[in-house]
Amino acid sequence: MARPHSHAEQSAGVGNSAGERSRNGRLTRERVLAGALELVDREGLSTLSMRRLGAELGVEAMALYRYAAGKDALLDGLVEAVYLEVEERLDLVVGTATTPGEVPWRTGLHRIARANYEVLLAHPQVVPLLFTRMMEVPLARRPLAVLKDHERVLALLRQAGFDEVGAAAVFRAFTAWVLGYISMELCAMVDNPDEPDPSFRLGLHRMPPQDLARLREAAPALSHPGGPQGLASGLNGLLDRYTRTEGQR
Amino acid sequence: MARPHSHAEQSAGVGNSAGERSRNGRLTRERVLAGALELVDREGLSTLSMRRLGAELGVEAMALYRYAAGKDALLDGLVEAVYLEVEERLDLVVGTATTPGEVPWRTGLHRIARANYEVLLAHPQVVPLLFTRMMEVPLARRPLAVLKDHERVLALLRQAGFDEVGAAAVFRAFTAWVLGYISMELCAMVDNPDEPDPSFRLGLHRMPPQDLARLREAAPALSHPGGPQGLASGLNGLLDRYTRTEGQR
DNA sequence: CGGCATATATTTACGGCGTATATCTACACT
DNA sequence: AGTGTAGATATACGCCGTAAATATATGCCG
Repeated sequence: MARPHSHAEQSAGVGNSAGERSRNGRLTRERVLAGALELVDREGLSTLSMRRLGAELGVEAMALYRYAAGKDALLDGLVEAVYLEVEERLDLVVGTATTPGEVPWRTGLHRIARANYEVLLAHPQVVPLLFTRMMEVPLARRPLAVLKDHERVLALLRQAGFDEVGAAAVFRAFTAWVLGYISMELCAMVDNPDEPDPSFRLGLHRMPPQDLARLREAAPALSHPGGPQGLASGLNGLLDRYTRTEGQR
Repeated sequence: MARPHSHAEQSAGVGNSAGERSRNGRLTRERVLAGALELVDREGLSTLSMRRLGAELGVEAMALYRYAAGKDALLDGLVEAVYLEVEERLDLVVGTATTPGEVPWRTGLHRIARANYEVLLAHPQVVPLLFTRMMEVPLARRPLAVLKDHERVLALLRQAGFDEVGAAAVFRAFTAWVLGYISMELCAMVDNPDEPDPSFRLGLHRMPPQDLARLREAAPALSHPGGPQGLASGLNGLLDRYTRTEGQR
């Protein structure tokens, strides 16, 4: 166990916000990504800069370039970190019980959707990144954890009997729904959180006068999240459509 | 017509890409937003900067601040410009035939979804912005054109008999689906466009070896868009679910 | 132990960014 | 003709991403 020439990063106490590195020894890709994720969760995507993250880790900005080729790669790393959490959570539920055969395919899809939901709601600031990077980075260059997430979905669909084309169609619908739904859950509704009166809290007095009657009255209801059952419900609706006759009308 | 005191700095030739302003006289919010949208469509969101847009319009960067309070406001303006196109396209279809009573509500929703689809596919670079700004800007502070889009959807739902809460639920599902579906349509698949062989064009050789068998085989099918009928089909699936018993199971 | 190759981190520098502030310019109105 | 004002510019500041050169620490071999 005790390695001889241990430069063994025994993390000991640490705890201060800037300059944790000198304490713990060397930098690591994991440490960089974890630091980035923590910073983004705490202070928002826009505060993530190479310099700032460096400071957070007790390091100069340029030191980060050994662990991420550039800022874009760092962002992809963030996405990867989040999807690794998804994977972790899936394993946690019941072994790898999303793998085909162990469980009905729709149940598997629901579990994956739910894992995505929970993890992404825990990292709301990262969600816009998914869309940005999804449009910028071709499928084959996406982080491995993302591809594995896709693979799980497709495996379930093939096991359910869909052919390549059918599976691709359901996959697109599944992903669109899950990401879209999560985005809606995270969409900003409250204007002034401290205001007791609901209308003022939502800032409805700012909305241009007429023409928006329906929106005004629906706003309070809109500000309540749909929760996991909303996710599951819509998913069922979508899956029903692809299941019944396999064709659309 | 001929205005007496024309300070119309006619700088002769003009017509070049930078410096169109002097030709047309003063700057305008519309001109600023149109220029921004054109720049973003042509060269991507990341090339939009105050300085660059200024140059595009033949103006110093700071001149833009009279028409947009800052860069964030400029981005919101972009979103607004796009939703104005949506509105325009809706009016074009049949008067304002998405207004309740003139048409069955589901048809109205399909028309709205379709208009969003067509306009956003025409401005793919703007789509990530929708998510970014949606999470940053509270409902009541969003551009008017966006709110009007929401209003149209809600009006149809209320006309269909949904109460506030039910309408809100369907609204969320509708919006999640439409935006999610559009995002999936725009998601980057091709790695090397010039490659004739499909696998290489998709860059599948870059994907980590095993564990991704299903994804590999589905990739070609995934790279084909679902088209408007995929949008409509999923929307029907979702709406069915909220229509049948009004409750979810 | 000393010396060196290599991996890791820092320093310095450059051009571009958003924007606060002060200034200039040219019209509109008296 | 003089002047107030809206529209556009000039200048400046601090932050950004990152290329390149430099310094420092580490592991290996004699």
